[in-house]
Parts: sequence; C-alpha cells; structure tokens
Amino acid sequence: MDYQFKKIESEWQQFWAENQTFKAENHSSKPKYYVLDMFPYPSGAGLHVGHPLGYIASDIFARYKRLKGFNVLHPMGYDSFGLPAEQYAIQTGQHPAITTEQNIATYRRQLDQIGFSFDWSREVRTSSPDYYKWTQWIFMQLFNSWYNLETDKAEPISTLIQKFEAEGNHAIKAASDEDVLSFSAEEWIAFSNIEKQEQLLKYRLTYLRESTVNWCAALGTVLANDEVKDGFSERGGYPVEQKKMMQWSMRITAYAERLLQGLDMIDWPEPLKEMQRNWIGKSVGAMVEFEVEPVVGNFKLSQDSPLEPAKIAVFTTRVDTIFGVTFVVLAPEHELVKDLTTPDQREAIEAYIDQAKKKSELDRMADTKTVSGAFTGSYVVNPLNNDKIPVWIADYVLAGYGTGAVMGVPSGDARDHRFATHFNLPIVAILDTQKEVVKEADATKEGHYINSGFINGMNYKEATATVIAKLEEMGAGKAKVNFRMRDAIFGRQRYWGEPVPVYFKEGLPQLIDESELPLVLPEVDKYLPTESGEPPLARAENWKYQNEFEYELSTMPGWAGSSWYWYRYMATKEERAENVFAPREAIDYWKDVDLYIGGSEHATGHLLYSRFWNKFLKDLDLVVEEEPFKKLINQGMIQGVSEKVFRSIGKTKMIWYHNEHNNRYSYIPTPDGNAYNVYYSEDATFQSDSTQLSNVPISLCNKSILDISKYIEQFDLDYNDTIFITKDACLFKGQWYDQSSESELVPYKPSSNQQQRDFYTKSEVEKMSKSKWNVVNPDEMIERYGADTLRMYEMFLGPLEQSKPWNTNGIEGVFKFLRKFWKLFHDDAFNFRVINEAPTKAELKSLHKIIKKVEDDVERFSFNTSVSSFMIAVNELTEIKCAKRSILQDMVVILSPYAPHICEELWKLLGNEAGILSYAEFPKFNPEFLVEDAFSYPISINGKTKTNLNIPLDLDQKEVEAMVLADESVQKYLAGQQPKKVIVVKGRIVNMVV
RNA sequence: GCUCGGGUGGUGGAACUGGUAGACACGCAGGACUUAAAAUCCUGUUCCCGUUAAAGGAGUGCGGGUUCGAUUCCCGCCCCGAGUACCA
Repeated sequence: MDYQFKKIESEWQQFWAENQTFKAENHSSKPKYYVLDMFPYPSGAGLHVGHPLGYIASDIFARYKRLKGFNVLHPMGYDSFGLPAEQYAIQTGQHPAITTEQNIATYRRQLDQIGFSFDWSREVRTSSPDYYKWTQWIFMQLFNSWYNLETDKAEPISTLIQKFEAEGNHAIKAASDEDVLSFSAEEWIAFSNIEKQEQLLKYRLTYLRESTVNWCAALGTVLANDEVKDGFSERGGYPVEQKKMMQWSMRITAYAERLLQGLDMIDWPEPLKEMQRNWIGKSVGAMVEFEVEPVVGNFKLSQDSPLEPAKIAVFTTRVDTIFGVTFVVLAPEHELVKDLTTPDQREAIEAYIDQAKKKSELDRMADTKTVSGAFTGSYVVNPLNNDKIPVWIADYVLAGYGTGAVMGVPSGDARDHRFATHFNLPIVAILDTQKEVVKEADATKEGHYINSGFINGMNYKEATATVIAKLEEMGAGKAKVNFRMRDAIFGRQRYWGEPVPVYFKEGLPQLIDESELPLVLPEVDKYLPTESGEPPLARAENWKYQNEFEYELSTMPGWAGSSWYWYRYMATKEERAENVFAPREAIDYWKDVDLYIGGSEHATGHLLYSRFWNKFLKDLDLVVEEEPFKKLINQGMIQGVSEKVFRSIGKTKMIWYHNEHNNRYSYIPTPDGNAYNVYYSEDATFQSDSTQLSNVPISLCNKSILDISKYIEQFDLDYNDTIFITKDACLFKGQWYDQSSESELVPYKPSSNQQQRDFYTKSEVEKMSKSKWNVVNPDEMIERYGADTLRMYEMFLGPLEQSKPWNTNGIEGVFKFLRKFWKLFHDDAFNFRVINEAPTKAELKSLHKIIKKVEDDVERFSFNTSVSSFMIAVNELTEIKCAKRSILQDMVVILSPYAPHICEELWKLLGNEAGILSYAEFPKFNPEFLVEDAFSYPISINGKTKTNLNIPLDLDQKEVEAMVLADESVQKYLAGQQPKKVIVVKGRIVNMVV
C-alpha cells in the first residue's frame, strides 16, 4: 500500500490515547528530564501554523530523550484566564468559562492532530478552581511573609513580629515601603491592633498600598509595567494614564539582586537575559546630599525640623564628577520644589509645572530633543568645595527614578550639557582627557582629574573611592545601589481572573481562612464594572459570607496563574486530590524544568514573575531549586505572507493608468465617466493619495495572482461597479479589454484574447493574523500532507530561534522524503518487503552517519539540519536499494521523534510490538563504520584548493607526502618548483606555498 | 541614541573548534515514461569567460588587517531585524 498518512496518523493517535503511551511516572530508576512548553492562552481563532513550532521542537526533544533512556515529563495545559474571553462576554453575555471551554476543545483537537507526546493526564487550566485554589494559596503565603535582607530570604511574618516585640524596627534590615514608621519594642507593644496591621502591611511580600498605577480607562483596569507599551495597553492598544489608587502589589523588588544574580546560573538566550537585566536596571553609584543655601526672607526651612537646613538628595553613578556639578535639577513633581521657589521665580516655576502637567506621558517621551526648564531661585552648596549651585526644575528628570533629583555635570553628560548650553550655565572640564567640553559632553572615565580639589591627578577608580569615603565621613552621602524595577501591581479590576482571597475588617485586609479555599469566582449578571465604577465582582450576589465581610473586588493579573504552573504538572491526577499544590516527593524528583521552550515576548513578564515566585517558594522550602527553568529556548515567530492590492478609496471617476510607451502614470477618467471601485494589480500602479493598499485573502491567490471571480464572489462585489486594472489589460463590466497601445484605455475594444489575465498582488511579510487574511491553518496542511510532513517541514524551515515567513512551497520536498522513506520498506507494488541479510559496509556507513548527525543536531537544537541529513541518508539507502531489516529498524527509531506516526507504523510492520517509545532504544553510534579505505584529500596551493586526491589509509605520513608530491595534478600546479613551505594539519598536507 | 542579533545563489537555508563555500530543499531548465496530464525518475543549475570537453577568473554587505589559508578572528563603515529609551 502506498503511504497513507491519514489512516496511519489517526490510528496511531488513537493508539497513543487509549494506551496512555506518554503517561509519565513520578518514580523511576531512569534519570528524569522535564520538557516544558509555554502553555497557550486558548483564543477563539485557534492555532495557526506558527503556534506549534515550539511545541514540535520540544516534542522532538522529549521523544528523543525517552529513546535515550530518560524518564520524561512533557505536559501541556492552558493559561485560560484572560482578557479576550471577558471582552467577548461583555459583548455577548456568554460566560467566559463557556467560551474558554469551547476554545480549549478546538485547541485540543488541533494539538492532537499533530501527534504530540503530551501526558494529558496532567493537564492544567489556570481558570479551574482546583488549580487556582493554589494560586490563591501562594498569594496567602506571600501575604504572610516578609523579606529579611540579613538572611537574604523570605521569612514568615511571625518572625518579624517577634523581632518587633523584642527590639522594635530600628535594627531590622527588611524590604519594606519607604514610609515605615520608626518604633521601639515598647512603642510596638503599645500599638493598637490596627496600627500593628498597618505597619506589617508595609513589610508583607504582597501588600495593599496607595500607588501610582497605569490606569487604562478603556479596559477599566490597572496594568503592570510590562503590559504597557509606549503609553498604550499591550492588549487592545488603548491609552494608559498614571493614576493614584489603592492597589495590591508584589514586593518583587526585594528579590531584585537575586533575580539579577540568578541569570548567571541559567542557560538562556543572551538577548533575553539582557532584557531582564535592563528591566531590573541595577545601577551602582552614590547618594549625595546637597544642602540648600539658606537665604533669609524668601525661603522656608524644611518643615519637619525648621532648625535643620533642607537637603536635596541626588543619586548619581558618577560621584567622581562631583566637582563638575554646575547646577542641580529637580523633577517638576519633586516635593521640595514649592519650598525652594523664591517669590520672584514663583510665576515662572508655576507656569512650567503647569505646562509639564499638560504634556502627556507620550509627548514627554517623544519629545526628547527640546530643552525646557525653570530656575527656582534657590541655591545648594556642593559639599566638597562649597560652590554655590543653582537649583532648576526640568521634565527630563523623572520623579519616579532615584530621588527625583540629579546633579548636573554638563562636561560629562549629554543631557546635562544640552541643558547647560540652553540656559547658559557654566561647563567645567574635570578630566585632562576631556577636550572641547564647551561643544560636546565627554563621558569618558579615562585620564586624570583636573579642577577637582583633592582628587586632582587621580584616576577614575581612586577618585570614586575617595569621594565616597569623604562624603561618608562628612555625612553628606554614601555608596548606593539603585534599581529601576518597581514592585509589580497585582490587582486587576476584571471579572475573569482569580479572586484575591482577602476580606476587609476595619478597613484592613485579612486573609480568608485557608479551609475556605478555593475562593470561587462568583456568578455575576454582567461582566462590566458597576455604575459606580467598582470592578465587576461588586455585582456578585450570592458570594459566601458576603453579608459578614467586605470582599476584595479585584482579581489577580494574567501572570498569577502562570507563575507556578510547572509545579502543578508534577502532581499526577491522583495526587491532585491531596492537599498540596504538588507532593513533596514529586518536587524532589522532578526538581525543575530542564528545557523550556517559548516566545521571547515573555522576557519581562511571565519569565521574571515565575523566577520571583520560584525564589519565594524556595525560601519557604516548598521547592528545591533556586531557578525554575534551567535551559530556555525562544522559538522564532512564523510570520505570514500577505497578499495585497491597490484599491481606490471609495468609488472614483478617475483611474491611474500606466502608459508603457513613456513609462508614465496619468490620471484619466473612467470609460463612461461613472464612479467605480477600482483595483490595480501590483504592476499596474503605485500608491498614491487616491489609492490604498488592502489585504486580500491568501486563499484567493495563487503565486501572487488573484482569482478575481472568487474575490468578487467572496466580497459580494458587482462586476458592474468594479474595474480591475492590470499592467496591459482591464476588466470592465465583466469583460476583459486590451489596453490600447497608444495611450488611454479608450477606445475599448474587447480583447482578442478573452482569457483571464493575470492580476498580480503585492506580497508582504507580516505577523499572521485573521484581520490580515494571511493565516495558514495547520489543519489544511495536515489534511493535504499529514502531521509528520508538517512536523518535519516546520523544523526544516530554518533555525528554531529565527523568525521566518511561512512558505508552503517547500513542503512538497518533505512529503516526498517521507514517501521515499516508506518505499524503502516496500517493493514497487507497495508490498511490505524487508530482508534479513547482514548489512553491507555502505549501509552501515549511511546508518551511523545519521545516528551521529542526529545525536549532535538534536543535542544542540539544530533540528533543521538533521532533517536535511535524513534526506541524505534516505537518498543514499534508496540508491543502494537497501532493504535490510537491521538497518531500516534503526532508521525508524532515529526518525521517530520527528515523524512519529509513520515510524510507529513501520516499527509494527517490522514485527515489533506497537508503541515505539515504550521500549525502543536510540541506536548506539559506532565510529568504526565511518572509517574508510581511502579518503578524499583536498590540496591547496597558495591557499587555493586546486585538486583532490584519494589517499589509501594504510600509508604513513611520509608515504602520503611522497604520494601527494608525486601526483600528476599536483606536479602540474607546482610547475616544477619545490614548495617553499608545506602546511600539515593533523597529519595531512592541506596547503603548499610555492 | 544605547544594547543584542543578523547580512552567503532566483528562494529558504548548510558549512560543529579558521582547512574543498553554496549541503539539503524549493524554484527553474532539459530529458525519460505517457495519447496527454498528473505522479515518478534522471541530468543540469553561484556568477563571468569559454565550450565537444577542458582550462581560467571572480565570489559569503563594503573597506582594511592578522594568517600558509578567513563566511568564521580583529579594526572601521553601510544596511536589515529585535529590544529599550531623558534611568542621572
């Protein structure tokens, strides 16, 4: 029988499901290997060919590892809480759970068709209560913990209370809010319960606090920093504004240093690690305090203690440049601005603040060129040389970073330089290597200091240390590490998410009792915020205890459920009934994820939060590894190839027309002067104000030629309303006309050749999306070529990590390869026929070449090259008409990770028990079979390869050299001369210099 | 602007640590089989010159360098992609 992929694939998929072939055990004598994919959000659009790319790669690896004798965990699930289902619910009233359920069914069907070796018995869904019970449980652990900076780990909040009772909080080094009160043990004990709770909240790892948040009015919710891109929401692209709100946050900043250090321990792509480093944004520098110069009469001393002069603290990474400071700039929002403004500057300052306020976040970001600012009228004193330095405000200083104030060193910093030049402030060079600092800033650290008091003559390293020491001695500053990363906002004013397991008593948050978990998402009549602006959960009516307490109404963000899910997979279905998120023995066995595959778009979201929660769980001794994902690979995105046509904007009476003779475009009236929808082919026009480029469905195009009749049909157009123009013809009222060679489209003569003309579309590579009509569905591909072909083709397309456009053209080649492979086992009439003879040297050579190649390639995730090697091997075996059982059986095993269905079938036909992965072993490589009698020997003369010799292996080096030199062709190139130099590498002459 | 990737035939892409550049596949051209088409198989396919065949020359974005030898290493530049951005 010919290669019947449909029959084979459906039968084996059924077999795998019925026999639970891929079910993983939590106990094994084999070494463990955990292969994880980033689980998908089940969207309504289903999978396109780009989605499974990473899943196919991980599946190949998982199957390969099983053949190599590992106990492999390879699970799959769904990140099923999320915005699209909720927005669909708002529009249609359908409960998001129902939509989600339907979408999951589609995903499951599509995934099953591809033949993945997932252990579906361990499936998780973040939206199912028995899962989010543990998401809520982890939240409660965070609430009940604080971060001890001395032990550098999270600890139960009870230990903090003990410390407070014993010694107050003076000596405690903890990650906390900035505005903690300072109290002694006695004061603590004297606090009321409410006061105690308020103070503790400032230390908890998840806390409620008034903070500036990204508020998206259109979505009716707050968003985390990583969910905002350029002032717009990542999902939906709605404007986002800054707003102060009471919000749940996660104290991820406590882990900043560990998150940074941990990156050095893991095998992740460098760009991704770099993104996390930038996000964490550690900068090492110093805090310097500049005393405000008291001016009698117009200046108010600091409010807290009027006897002490006010100080402006700045953060800098270059304290060594402190002698070059010629001004200090505050953010317009800085709290001291009001106090520092002198009466005669009040008007200017207020005007500036006003103007800065009006500027949206976006304008402010876009406009980095223009310099603006205003002088407060006050001065500060440089602590090291007592210079009087003017204090300005400017919006290039951000209130949210560092102290919201900077020292201006125009000779070393480009922005400071621009500012100084614009406002005519002095510029002082501080290093002997700086030249022309009046013209341009020079941020060098080279050279020796000048104009810099006691550090004159020092180098950068000495100067930095000396300045910090001096500042510390004077009490005017200290070394300081600053992080850019902020705490993560955790609450969302949405319905379709995990409820926060909190109620309020006397205005303070209390955890619900653990026995009440899961706190199930209540039913609501509508999924919109209430009329008074409260989140949708305020509509819940039959919530448990609703009358006793006030519940927290926000839900958790999308990343909550995905920040620990890999541990849930470790629990078998049976173990999930137990009262733990994953059994301890399972965690001890599986430990961490050995290989994680997914997109790089999660760099600063999911992957950072997961590392954070993992470290926290490690601190509580609930898990064993500091880092959750040992190795990570980012699969590239598969883009779509869109087809586009130029189209008139609305109906028009004028047509762009290309005159071939003078190669000009002219604008001429339609044949009858009426208005038409006009379509231009790619070669017939250019984009002008009156045309637009619009996508046409790729299903209506073949090799960039549009099927006009299908297009008319699908979009319900009328031939009588529409003109199609190609390079040399025109479709007018359903009739093709040749363009008159003279110039215009008139006179219209029906063309002599009435056949369809080619109407070319313009191809462009874009992201695959429904709205661009360029989605290629894996179902279609599987229907036509089968899953094995799709799997291999997706790998063959190019390196896994690279983004590339989907191109169906090459898929035939892979399909042909599988047919050829099938035919190796069959005679010309497609009867199964293999023979039991001993393999020949040539056959063994082909086999062992491919064993080695596949091993090497899979181990370094170069799946594309191993597909090529399969093709070579099968071509070789076809050439020598190999039908030997021992060879072919090994070939089946080697190929099975890539094309599992056909391999299972052949495995069985070869007389083995079904279920290749249950007991097949990856064949052992034996280098002996690759040894040859003679080897092809390239010889270069003067670096250019000139000739190729076959040298028998049994010669020693001297004999080889003699043979090479005696060779006719070599003699010819040497032209009678003796080589001046003979280069020998590994006993081989590779090059001769004449 | 900064950081990180990357530039190789008509196309997707090979070349693991410097050692025969262009594997493998698509496409294209020619041929076989066929009444014909499809399918299949065979041959050729970097470019230039030449041609019965050979032989020769150039060639991995551009310019330079190190080396017996560079797609690979170093310096300078150009272009494309991704991330990030008054972060002091």
